[in-house]
Amino acid sequence: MFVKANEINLISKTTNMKNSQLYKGSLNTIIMKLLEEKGRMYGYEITQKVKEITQGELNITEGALYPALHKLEAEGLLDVEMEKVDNRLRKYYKLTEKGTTETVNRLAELEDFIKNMQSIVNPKLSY
Amino acid sequence: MFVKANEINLISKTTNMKNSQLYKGSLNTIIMKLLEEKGRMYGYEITQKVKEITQGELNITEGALYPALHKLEAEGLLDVEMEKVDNRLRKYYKLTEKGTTETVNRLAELEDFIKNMQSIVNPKLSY
DNA sequence: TTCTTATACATTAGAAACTTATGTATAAAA
DNA sequence: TTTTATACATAAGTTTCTAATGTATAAGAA
Repeated sequence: MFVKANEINLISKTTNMKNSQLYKGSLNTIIMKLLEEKGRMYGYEITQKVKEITQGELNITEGALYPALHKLEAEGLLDVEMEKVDNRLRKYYKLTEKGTTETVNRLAELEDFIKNMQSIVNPKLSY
Repeated sequence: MFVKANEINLISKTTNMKNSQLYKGSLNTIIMKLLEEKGRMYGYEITQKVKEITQGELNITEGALYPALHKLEAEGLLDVEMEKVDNRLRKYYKLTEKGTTETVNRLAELEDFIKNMQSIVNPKLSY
């Protein structure tokens, strides 16, 4: 899609994966969790779902999403089915068995990560 | 130095194949939060403190830590003082005024990040 | 009707944060 | 006396992202 010169900055400020570096490394976990919940989703749908859940705060860029999906597929964690809807191509992704198992691990890791970060940020409470 | 089986580096568990990329991007926030709390710390002390807080789960590597400290200093967020203790060099870092302000922002971002991740992982509860 | 936005996929150059390995040096413990 | 702990550092290579670009169709606004 083309974007005119003076719109680029405005758009990219609200379009990228939120300022902070914190989201780095969390994309795969997000994708896998959403697929676990929904059964199957296509790429664009994932970006919209994440935007909705985070009330527009987290916007997954296509340059991050599609390579991530391809990689998860290559690792055998996702299966893909192509479908044509309204004369437009969709690639529906779903977790493989291996992917489902791995999702459990990743979610456990996410919980650990959050606990650890909270321990650092809020040393008074011990999690 | 060797890293034992169960420890996470700033990214991955060495032997365990478990791939927790989640810590990627959180190092600066960790450093700044600890400095805010402690007043001043030196690099090695930071690694030990994080290890202690996370009960050995998060092990910051030197190759990640020192460049991060140098960069924060270059950005004017940290000040450094050299001291010789027991005939060994220590570089004590502390937050500048700018760094203190920035720490507030980064901690707010971390909170947002955690909230968003929890919204994705646990869609039933709305945070 | 024509221009723009939305939907839907994709790739690539470059930035940034890491890992892994290596290096120097001193002090304490086994 | 050999290893581990303390304390700094850099550098090559990997991964994950951003920003930009590309193709194509459908819907909505001007």
